[in-house]
Amino acid sequence: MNEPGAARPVRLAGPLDLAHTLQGGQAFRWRREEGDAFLGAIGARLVRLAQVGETVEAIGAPRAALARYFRLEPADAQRRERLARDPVLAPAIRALPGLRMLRQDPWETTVAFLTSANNNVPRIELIMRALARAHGEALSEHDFAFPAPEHLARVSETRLRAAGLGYRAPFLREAARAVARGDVDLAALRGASRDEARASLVALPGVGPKVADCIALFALDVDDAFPVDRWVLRAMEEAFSRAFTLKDCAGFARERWGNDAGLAQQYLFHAARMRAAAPGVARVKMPPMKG
DNA sequence: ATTCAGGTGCGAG
DNA sequence: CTCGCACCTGAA
Repeated sequence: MNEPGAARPVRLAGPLDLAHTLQGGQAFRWRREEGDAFLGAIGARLVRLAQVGETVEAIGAPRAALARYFRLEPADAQRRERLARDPVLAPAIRALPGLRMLRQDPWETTVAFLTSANNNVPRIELIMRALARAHGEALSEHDFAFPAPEHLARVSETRLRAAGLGYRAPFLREAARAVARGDVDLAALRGASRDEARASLVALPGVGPKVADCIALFALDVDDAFPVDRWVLRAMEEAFSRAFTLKDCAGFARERWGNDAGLAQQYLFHAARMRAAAPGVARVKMPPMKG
């Protein structure tokens, strides 16, 4: 069990906004502490992150692991600069320069978004924490590593249901078995093309096109993946004053933003959710998603 | 009580 | 291949 207080903090250059990056729909297991600090696991390490102005102080993992997780690389900064020149995205990027794409563990991300289908964020968080608590290695009294596919493959459907999976329990069990067997090699998909990643991931039960794009974007460096949910669809229709279907939405986005489409999606998603949650503003009910 | 939540699997046309 | 529908669960 590694104590995050044992090492000297690592300073991560900004702009890096922890709240919006860690709680913006990519990750589901970070716990917010008093003030602007977050506690969670990166792999088997217990990490504590503190927002210090635009930058972050991290304890519990070496710089390399943190830089990998937060994608602190030149390509990421260039991506943001390119998108900021698009008038459709400029306001959102100006308002939230510290929103970053994460490079998360592929298996944990698979489970998170398999769980996300027909579900809401608070319950996804609940389920992910329950799974880690019940089946993951303890890193502290309240923090756990996420259980490996080999481990979850041996957990009964009943116990998975007890974690709150509901009807997704058999999906998760079968997906875990498929990954443990090596039918789908998640690590090998990193950096693959979007079509290649999607084709492999969709073979997992409970993983359809939308969930596959989420896994590809949030864990596998597939930067042109453009997951389309009702929020993004609505945001795209508002931004471009036209109707989209689920199918042509992503195609349009990739034509406009190319390899930067994934980050564009994150800003569109986040901006739409912020608007919906804005206090004092009439809550706009999302229309049912057709098609 | 009904509805809804970052969709997916399934059977029918 | 497209379309419609059911689906654990709990919070509003």
